[in-house]
Formats: sequence, C-alpha cells, structure tokens
Amino acid sequence: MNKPATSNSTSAKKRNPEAVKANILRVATEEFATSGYAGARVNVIAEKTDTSKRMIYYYFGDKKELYRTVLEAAYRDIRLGEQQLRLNDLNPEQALRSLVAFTFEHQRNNPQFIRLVMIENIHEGRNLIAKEAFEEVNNPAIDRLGEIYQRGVEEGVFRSGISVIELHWLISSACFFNNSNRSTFSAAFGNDLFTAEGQAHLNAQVQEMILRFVAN
Amino acid sequence: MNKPATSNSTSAKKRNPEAVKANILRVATEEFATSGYAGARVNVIAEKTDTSKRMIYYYFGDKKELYRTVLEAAYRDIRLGEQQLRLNDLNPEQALRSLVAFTFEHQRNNPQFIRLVMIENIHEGRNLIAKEAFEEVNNPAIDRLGEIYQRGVEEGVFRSGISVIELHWLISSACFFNNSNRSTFSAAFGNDLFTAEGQAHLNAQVQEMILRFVAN
DNA sequence: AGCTTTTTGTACTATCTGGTTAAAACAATT
DNA sequence: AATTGTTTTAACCAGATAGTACAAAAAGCT
Repeated sequence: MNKPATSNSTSAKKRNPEAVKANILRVATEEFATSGYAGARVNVIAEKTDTSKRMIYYYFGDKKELYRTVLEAAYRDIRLGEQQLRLNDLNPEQALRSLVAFTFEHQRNNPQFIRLVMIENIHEGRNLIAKEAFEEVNNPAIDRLGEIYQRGVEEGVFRSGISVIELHWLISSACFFNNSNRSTFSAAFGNDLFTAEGQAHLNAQVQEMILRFVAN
Repeated sequence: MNKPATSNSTSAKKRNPEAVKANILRVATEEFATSGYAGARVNVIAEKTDTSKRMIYYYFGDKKELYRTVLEAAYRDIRLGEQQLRLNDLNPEQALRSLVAFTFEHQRNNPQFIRLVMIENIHEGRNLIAKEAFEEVNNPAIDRLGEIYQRGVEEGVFRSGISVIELHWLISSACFFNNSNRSTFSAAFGNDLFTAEGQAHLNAQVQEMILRFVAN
C-alpha cells in the first residue's frame, strides 16, 4: 500500500509508518503475551514504544483491534517459521522424526506465541480472524504431515488407517503442553524435565512415542 | 475451627459461615475460570453470590487471596476426584489403559479446572501455594502410575528404563491439550475431533499411543 | 444478660482505565 | 504551493475498579 520510496533513511526522524506500526505491534505482542488481554494496559504499551498512545489509536483503532492484529501476526510468523524445515529427501521415519523434533524445538523457542494461543483459548477463540483465513494459515502443517505419512504407508513402514489430523493433534499436544504448562508442572513435579538435558531427553521420548504409534 | 453445633438448620436464614464461604468460592471459581484473574470483576462475583461484596472482603481479604484460595481448592478437588479410580485388580496393561482413559475423561469433564491451570500458567505459577503443599497434592498421581509401571516391568510386559514422570507428562499433555486448545484447534482444523464420537476415538488413540510407548 | 462472631446495607473514594480532543508541526506527493 | 497523510504533545473525560467506612442488626455462646 505505502511505498516508503527510495529515501535515504539515515535520519531516524524520517517518517516511516510501517516501522511505527511494526514497533507498536512488537511491544503489544510482548505485553499481551505477558499479561493477557484484560491484564495488558494500553498506557504501558504506549510507554514502551518509540511513539505515543495517540499513534496506537491512529493506526489500530482500539485495544481489541490491536490485540487481533497481534494474534494474527503471531500465527502467520509461526507458520512461516515452520516452513523452513526441509525434509523431502528423508525416508518417512526420518522425516517424521525430524518433524516432531523440529516442532518440539520450534514451540519451545517461541514461548510468546504459545502464550498468545493460551490466552486466546481462554477467550474461547472469540478474537480469531475469519475462519477460512485461519484454516488457510494452518493447513500447510497438515498437508506436509500427510505427505510423510502417506509415503510411510506406501513404503510399508507405517500402518494404515491413522487420521492425519489426529496424528497432528498428538504431536501438537506434547509440544504445546511442554511450554504451556511448564510453570504448574514444574511446581508439582520438579524442574528436571525443563533443564537443557531434560528437554532434549523429552524431545527424544516424544519422537519415540510418535514413531511407535505409527509403526507397522 | 468452627463447629456449627447441632442446630436445626431448617431456616435458610440461619447463619452458616462455611456455606457462605463455599458459595463465594463456587461463584469466584466460575468467574476466574471464565475471565481470568485480571478479567474477573469482584463486583460481578459479589452480585452472583447469595451474599455481598462486603462478605468477600470479610472472609478473603482481597481479590488476590480469593483467587489463590480458588486455585488451591480446584487442585484439591481434582486430585480427590482422581483417587476414585480403582485399578488394583487389573493387569498392568489394562490398568494403564484405564488410567489413561479415566484421565482423559476426567479432564474433559472438568473444563473449569483446566482453565484455572491455564490461567495460572500465564501468571507463571506466581500464585501457587507453598511448593511442598503443592507437591503433596500432586504426588499421589505419580505414585499410582509408578506402581502400575513397575508391575508391568516385573511381569515383562513393559520395557524398563522409562521415567515415570516423563510417562505422566506424556499422558497429561494429551489429556490437557484436548481441553485447553480446543478453541484454536477446532478453528484451525475443524470440529470433528470434538464431537462425542471424535472424543471417544481420540481417547482410544491416546491409550493406544501410551500402550505402544511402554510396550516391550 | 453480656459478649463475640457473622451478616447486611449503603454510600464512598482514590485511582486507573480505555479512549478522545485539539492544535500544530512535519514530510512527501502533486 | 497546495494538499494530504503522518507524527508529536499534553491535557482531558466518563466510567469502572478494587477496596473501605460506618453503622447496625441478628445469631450463637457462656
């Protein structure tokens, strides 16, 4: 929409709407992820930006719309990150193992995203963007898993009859829970699983579990 | 502390501190689970009780203390519910299968508890009661699983070397995620997994996955 | 009867909340 | 130069928020 043109952006005071919006969005993401929708304060977000509260309302209208934009951007980012994994040249077992390992690590490295998803689930998904757009963002994850599974079945190393969505659900649940419930789980059962070694071991266990689940 | 004595409690207007506290707690649990800590309103809680805001502060001091009490009571209740499962006379595989099935259903039937745990995880567990007391509430879950696993290893039907805490973590993650992420998951991938049949099938898959994981 | 605990009711407040207003300056496009 | 979109500043507001003050009655206990 807005081409910033080929301006020499040496001066930090040059106007740059996209950068201002991005800055607000970054700070807002942090605040919403930390405090939840109701807990986050527009004033606090404003203070932490390089600009003012006025500009938040100028660009985003109101708190709710800002939150929605944050949520949408977070989903897009995380799915983009997922697409960086290449596993075409691996055999089905190796590919599935890699996919699980990557998902585990990727979610582990994006606690902010996890928190936003948790928060949105507490809101029962009322602020999700239009369902079609949302599906569109998420479907590639299923497609890729489906390809691996299909190959495995064809090669006779995976048993047939497993629902790809259920398989995705099983993988997601472990990887997500690892992050989402870390605080209460470690308070109840100790912190061993959440040290660097503990996490590596857990990742391996999840891989093993999924591989055994699909094994013939 | 307070013996209500042997009073003929025919009149609804008889004083009954425990009942008043319980009533406040019940309403507060609902509100906190629905709206989160920051989103919940003391005034709304007060309106929904049979008593007044004044009494909330009389018995619980402030909002935070009320929330802490709610959280503590919720954990105690859920662990008490878990202990109703009897599986001593089952063989290890049957016992483990039953434990998973029960956990899945139990968490499914207690969405309020799940929501409170989610909320507390967003708060990074800052409001949990003293760690020792918390561990004490949660340890029985591990002990029971440990017994089943041990029996299975001794009888040669389970492989050895699996960490009981990790096993518990794997079971919990699936059962918890099923509830916690229902909104976003069904928005992204459809509602099929969350119909009555879908849930029954999913429960069976989780059992199968865990059994295969421990199998020799 | 006298004392303590529990309960009700209402009005109140200091602070915070999301959101607004107004005016002006600045930058880029035409 | 005129126009349009962007940015800054700072004061302002109406409503909501957690929590309190004050008063007084009712219930139970000894």
